[in-house]
Amino acid sequence: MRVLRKNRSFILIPAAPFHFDGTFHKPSHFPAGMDDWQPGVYWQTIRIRSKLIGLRIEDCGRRRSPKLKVTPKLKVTTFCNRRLDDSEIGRLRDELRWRFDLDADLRDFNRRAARDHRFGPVFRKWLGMRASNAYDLYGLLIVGVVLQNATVRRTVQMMKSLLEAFGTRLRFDGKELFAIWLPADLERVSERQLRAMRIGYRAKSIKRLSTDFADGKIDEHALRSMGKQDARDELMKLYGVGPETARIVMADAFHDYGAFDHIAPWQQKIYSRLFYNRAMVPAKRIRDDIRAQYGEYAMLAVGYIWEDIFWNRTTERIPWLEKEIRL
DNA sequence: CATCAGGGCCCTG
DNA sequence: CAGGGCCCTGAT
Repeated sequence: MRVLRKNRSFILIPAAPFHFDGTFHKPSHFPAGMDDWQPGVYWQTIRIRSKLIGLRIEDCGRRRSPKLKVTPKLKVTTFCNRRLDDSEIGRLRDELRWRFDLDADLRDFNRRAARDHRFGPVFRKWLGMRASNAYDLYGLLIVGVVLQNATVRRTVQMMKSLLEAFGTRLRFDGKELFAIWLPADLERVSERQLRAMRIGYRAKSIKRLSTDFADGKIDEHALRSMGKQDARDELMKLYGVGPETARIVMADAFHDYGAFDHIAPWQQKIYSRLFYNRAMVPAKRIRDDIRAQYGEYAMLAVGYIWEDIFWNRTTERIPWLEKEIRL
């Protein structure tokens, strides 16, 4: 375990409007052990070049009265025992701006959302929320793989055993969080060893993804600047990455607001209840209706509604939802 | 106890 | 393009 001392800090200004808690905390996501949150404060680990860094991100743009418009403002404090130079801080700024979509221009979406008859209140409540992802592409793909064909409990177990075996425990700012391993770190680990961590057939995907990343076959930055369809096609070529994992990456990491294509069966049940108040509606119909309603913002809009119901679930009992989530 | 279906994906035919 | 198999776990 490594204890990290406080290092440099800086300010980030997201594009307004910005919703801090909705952007940094997604109640629908499983706790992976690499980040933590409380209202107005968020912690995570990150790697910049070869340096492991702990981050605390604070909301400094809270409005004191609803009438008062305040510029959104984030204070980022780094924790790292080595010197962080200006170029590394610059890289860190760029990464955070990208991963949390801080420069998002949501004006068009917000105009449409404000006119929404049914979910207008939900969109208002979360005004300024981003679809975001704290990890690098490799990390998110690993998360995607452990999500496959597994319940939340099992996913958490798999991620935990992988992080305990290969990750690095960082202690900073009173938190203890894991940083994910490097793809090359798994070179010395056999598929057999991975299987011993009860991740099953996913071992093969993790091995192959790690090798591909370690060999530089995937350029995350190139993918980010590619057209959305091309990026999705590239992702789908990776072993172990199918329509659902690609959708997660496109929506959360690459901020493809329209990417409402694949609907997993358990999501279908929840959408059926949410949008039609029925047990089961054909996936094609859901997809067509949502696309007709929200167009190029279909995935973003669904993301708002999705997180809202999971958010409500933390304070209120939603029996039909509990049944579908299956912890 | 046994059987089976998952918060997918790959591979085969 | 449909469907079987895959690791494991919890439900029945």
